[in-house]
Amino acid sequence: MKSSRRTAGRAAVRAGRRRTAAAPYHHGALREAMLGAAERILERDGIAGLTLRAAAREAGVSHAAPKNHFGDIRGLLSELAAVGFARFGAALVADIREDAAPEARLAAIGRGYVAFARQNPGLFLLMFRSERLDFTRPSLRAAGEAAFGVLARAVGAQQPAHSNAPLTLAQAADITAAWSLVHGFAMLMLDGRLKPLIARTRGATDEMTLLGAILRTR
Amino acid sequence: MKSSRRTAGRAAVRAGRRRTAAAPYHHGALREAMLGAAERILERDGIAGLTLRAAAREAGVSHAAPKNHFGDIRGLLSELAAVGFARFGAALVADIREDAAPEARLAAIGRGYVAFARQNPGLFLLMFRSERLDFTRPSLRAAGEAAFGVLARAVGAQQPAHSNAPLTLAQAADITAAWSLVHGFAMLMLDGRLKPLIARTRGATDEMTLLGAILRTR
DNA sequence: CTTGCAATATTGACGATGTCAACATAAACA
DNA sequence: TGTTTATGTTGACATCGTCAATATTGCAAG
Repeated sequence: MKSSRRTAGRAAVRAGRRRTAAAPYHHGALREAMLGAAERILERDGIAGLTLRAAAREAGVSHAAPKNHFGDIRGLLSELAAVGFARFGAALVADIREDAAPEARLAAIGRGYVAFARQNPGLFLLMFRSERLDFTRPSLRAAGEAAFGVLARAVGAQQPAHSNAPLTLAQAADITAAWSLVHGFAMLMLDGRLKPLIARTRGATDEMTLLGAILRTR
Repeated sequence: MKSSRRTAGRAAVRAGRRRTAAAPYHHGALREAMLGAAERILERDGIAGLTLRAAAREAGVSHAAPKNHFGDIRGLLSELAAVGFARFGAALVADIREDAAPEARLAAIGRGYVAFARQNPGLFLLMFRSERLDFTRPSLRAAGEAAFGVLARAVGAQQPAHSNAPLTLAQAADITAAWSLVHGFAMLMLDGRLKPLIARTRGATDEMTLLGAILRTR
């Protein structure tokens, strides 16, 4: 009963590959399968449903199989967050027009920031919930820094690409202010804290129009 | 062994009340004791350590005792968050000078917002982590709305106290922008995301100076 | 082609958690 | 004084993360 359901998922995943036989002992690409399964669970059941065992079930392997690839659960979540940061960095610059003025480019990045949070709520929350992540992992560290670099470069447009040069207080304040504004908006939005406010506002039916009004006046 | 340690905590809590005898069957003020125990755990061990059973242990009662007062764990966390919102609302206006200009008052509230997050990191994160809270609880709903009212009134100083009157888009944008800025800053700070940036900034040794620079230029 | 090793996956166990049901105690009240 | 009701306890269950022991297989050296 129980085991038949377990292997059923596995068989479905591997169907049509070589033979319809029972799932092979070795998965072959379990790392990628686990990341896919984890993300599927994250968007379907939320962060609370994303457990190590649930992800293993979704991938069709035993509950201890992930240990070889990720160590513990922080490893799995961290690798998934790294995937998220990579996609996030790309999403930030997705809607930028090359010929736009610096302020318009910054506003476009802000919209990209919030739009990503809106379209990938589970992934976004995971990426900014450090207590379950391990930022000493090179992959996560690198992906996070790359995404931050995109934002920092858009604020101080004159900055060289990968400079570690010290910043003035005013520069740091500009970067942090822009980041805090969009990050706070995204967080409040995902927590549902903006809904009551929007309901009382004439002319704002959803969060993105409210964000547009904010970015326009700044 | 195990039970002796359990009752030890209970006896310590109740020592010097009537007699040093073993803990009485009925606690007498378990609701408040649980909230205190939960907050102690939250600041000592972080959100991960705050479990229903751990809080019951800390309060010196059996693991199922909290059910009578809070239902499930979301009940306990929600009541604790309500306590947090009440204190939060008070902290927001703590450093305000009555004779200050509106912009200075708003900046003071911003500093109070971040200072509260800094001094009560566990409580703050709990308050803004909706997935484990139940906002249909009247106490939590009321406490959260009251704290929001403090902020909203500081932004649009001309607003009456408890008005449900509709807002213009510009008003909503102002409120949301101010809220998002300080909330995002607090979240990034608590997640440790600002540390690398501060380390590269000349003249900013901690988060509050960076916040000051942000609020001054806006 | 064989053989042995290292990587990968499974099984079973452990302690901890949230929740429930059954039961025990004592406070409140008629 | 006696009964009802609120409050705690005990024990059980399923699920979780982690570990140790074992099984299977890919792969490279002989």
